[in-house]
Amino acid sequence: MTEKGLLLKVYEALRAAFGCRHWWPAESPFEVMVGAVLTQNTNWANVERAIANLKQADLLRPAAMAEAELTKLQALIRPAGYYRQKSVRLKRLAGWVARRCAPADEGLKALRGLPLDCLREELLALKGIGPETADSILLYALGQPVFVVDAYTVRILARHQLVARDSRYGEVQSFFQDGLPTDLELFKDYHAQLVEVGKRYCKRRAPRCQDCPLHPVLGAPTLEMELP
DNA sequence: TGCCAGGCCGGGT
DNA sequence: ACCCGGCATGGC
Repeated sequence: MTEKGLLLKVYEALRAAFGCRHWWPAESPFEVMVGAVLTQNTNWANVERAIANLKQADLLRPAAMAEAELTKLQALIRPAGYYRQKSVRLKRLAGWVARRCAPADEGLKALRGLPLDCLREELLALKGIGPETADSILLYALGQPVFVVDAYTVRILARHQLVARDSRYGEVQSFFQDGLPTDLELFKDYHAQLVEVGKRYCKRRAPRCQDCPLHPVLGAPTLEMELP
């Protein structure tokens, strides 16, 4: 068990280096949800094109997306890749939201009121929504305090030997949730900071992460811990 | 030019 | 219960 303050010290170092990340970049909670699906194993720049297309077509609303023609949806989100799978996933998610929220409920208040466990279970029951996508939606769209774990998170922690390389999602999530105060804004920005570290210093093949702001806190990774 | 990106599912061991 | 191939586009 890591001592209580380490994860906070890590956060302070990242925050000092990068500033507040202001995540998730979106104009509405539903746009966050859509982005969460579109960004599955996909570069965010490609996701932005797809979202712009959806916005242009006025399909960035739950009911409209749920009823949209599948082939039309596919054409619009094509730049985000995996477009055949993602079109189906988006329609399922949009249908779920549309069933729960009135069209005028743009803040998705009807969903925000429900308990976390219930929401997470229902999201995970939708095919195409796994743990990371569900938690991104819970945290950034619905304001629930869950810690989001992604590939960068595991890679960064594994390279510093804070978790095993083959850890399960829940283990890494507990590592953060047990080592931090339960704080919505902290969870939001912490994950965003980790993604920033990942993009800059912790790519899959990157043999080393020089100048990474984590090193003063955690020490530099050694050669043994490099590759995935 | 291949490798990579803010995963997830289904089939085979 | 794990392991692996498939899914697809665009940037460097």
